[in-house]
Amino acid sequence: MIFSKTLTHWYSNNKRNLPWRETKNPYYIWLSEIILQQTQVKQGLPYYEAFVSNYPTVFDLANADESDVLKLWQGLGYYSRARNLHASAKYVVSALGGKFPDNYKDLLKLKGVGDYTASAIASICFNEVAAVVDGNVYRVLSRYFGMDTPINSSQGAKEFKSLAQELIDKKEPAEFNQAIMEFGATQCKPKNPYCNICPFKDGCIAFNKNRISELPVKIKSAKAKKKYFNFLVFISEDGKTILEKRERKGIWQNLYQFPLIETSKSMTYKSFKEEADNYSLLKDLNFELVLYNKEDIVHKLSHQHLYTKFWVINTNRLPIEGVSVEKIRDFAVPILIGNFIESFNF
DNA sequence: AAAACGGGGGT
DNA sequence: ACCCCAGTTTT
Repeated sequence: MIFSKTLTHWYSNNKRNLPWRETKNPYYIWLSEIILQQTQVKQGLPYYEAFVSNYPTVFDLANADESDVLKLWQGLGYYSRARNLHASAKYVVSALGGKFPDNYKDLLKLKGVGDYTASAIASICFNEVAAVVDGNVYRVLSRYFGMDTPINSSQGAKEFKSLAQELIDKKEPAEFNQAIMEFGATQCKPKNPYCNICPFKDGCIAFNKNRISELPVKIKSAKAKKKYFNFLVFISEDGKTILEKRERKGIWQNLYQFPLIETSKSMTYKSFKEEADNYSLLKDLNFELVLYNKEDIVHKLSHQHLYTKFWVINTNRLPIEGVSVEKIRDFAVPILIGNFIESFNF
């Protein structure tokens, strides 16, 4: 109880003004929660504004084409969020008549909505006593209570959820949930938290045992693997290029890219030219090959590092159907491709 | 239980 | 180089 009171008091004095705090409309809260998964407020904010503006209601989102939803999501990453968002909007409209689920159990049925998001929406919009456990909550609780259980273990997930569910203010679950996350985000930060002015100073085990930098405990993930990407940037005399849709599961599913050749090592101009005939799109094609970037562009994802070269293929005719270079910005592309398109003078 | 899934920002 | 972010889904 004292924990909850201290926390919500802190929150009333320190909460940021954010657009999704002006509403309890579950559609808007849902949008904000999906956008903010593994995403900082600063990065997600403009996307939230864009989605609310382009799709003011769940019906608008449901009626959109997935390609347009992905285009609006471009640059935010974890694109399954956008695909699931769109699929769930269609589900809410077609199966529920547009009435948003109003409890934890039913919210959990939406694609892309897991324990955290269902708890967030249920508590914020419907005052259900469902404790959220996100990265902030793990950090705050592990420090205050001096808990060593790795937060990314199944045991940790159980322990922290259970503790949060005990602590939550049963009368004001919405306030409590948002308060503990805000506290973790702006005060009990990962690095250099403001312990000197912290209202939990006296009771915080990590602070009093000088263990702030050790908590929370997390199991290390595997190191990122290196990959070597070669994109073929076709340019025909009539101003067309080739884009292909990434249909398969994996990164960037349903986004567009230039035809890709993945190699086991970084290619030189000479080695690439020698292999060119083995690539079906280049076989029996007359073309001039220009290497756009001599040094690999390194694009770092959490689980792989992409060493990338863009190969410009000047040709009089394309080997397959192409698209006008003027329309290239209409397609949803990974930011790696988007950056190239912006810097390349088509 | 572990890996996959993006991109930006901080230290 | 390593960590973190209003996590979820697939393997």
